[in-house]
Amino acid sequence: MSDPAPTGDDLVRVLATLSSPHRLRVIAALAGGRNYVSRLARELGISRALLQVHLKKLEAAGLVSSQLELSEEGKAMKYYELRRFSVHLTPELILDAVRTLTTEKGSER
Amino acid sequence: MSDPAPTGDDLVRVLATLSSPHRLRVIAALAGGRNYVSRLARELGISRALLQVHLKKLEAAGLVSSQLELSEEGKAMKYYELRRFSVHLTPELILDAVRTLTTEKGSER
DNA sequence: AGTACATGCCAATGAACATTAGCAGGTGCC
DNA sequence: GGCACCTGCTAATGTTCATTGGCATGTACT
Repeated sequence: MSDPAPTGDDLVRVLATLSSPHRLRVIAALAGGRNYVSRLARELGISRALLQVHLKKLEAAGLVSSQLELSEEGKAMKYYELRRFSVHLTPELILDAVRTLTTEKGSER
Repeated sequence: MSDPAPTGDDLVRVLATLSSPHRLRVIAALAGGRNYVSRLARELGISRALLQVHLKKLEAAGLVSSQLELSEEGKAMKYYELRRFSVHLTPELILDAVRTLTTEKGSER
């Protein structure tokens, strides 16, 4: 049922990751096909450093995947690709997720 | 289609609100029926002040509703109730949401 | 050598957040 | 009056987060 959010902690991570306008735009941009960092940054009009941070979080949440490729000219290109996901957010899902929540004080926020 | 998240900004708010273990627990607790603040705080084992903050956010996101009632003894009781919601989180939804995003610098995070 | 493009990382800033403790108000009951 | 409930607010704390700018790496082309 829940693709990228099996455990409660994972659900929290996915939701936290998606609750950012920047990251939503990144996903929207990647929906049109894979792309590499520098170009994506130019298209989105944000700095490369900033984009990298967001991409890392998206990848950590399992929403995108990356592959480092060597272009024909030998340049290192890091391509990011959208990963298909589907989460049906309802009270029932949450009821389930809460059971597998790590009650660590650290990850409250 | 999207119940509590028509615009992109609303989607962001809902997701941000749900990306908190505390708030997920609150929702889970309210799934069992309406409850008032002090009692809910006791059941969840958190302070009343903290719970109030989270309840306000949940209400701002449209995920719960509240009604102030006078008990028979005249005590003021604030009851919170879970609001039914359903968001199907997919790349397509995000693609749509991004179009109605307010690009304000302030609400980035 | 200099320019243009790609990657990665880190230190510093400011802003936003989570949480606590304390204060105020109100009612009813012993 | 004093205790036990209920509500609401705020100031202060520590802790994360977002964002920028800079620096270092590499390749290829002129």
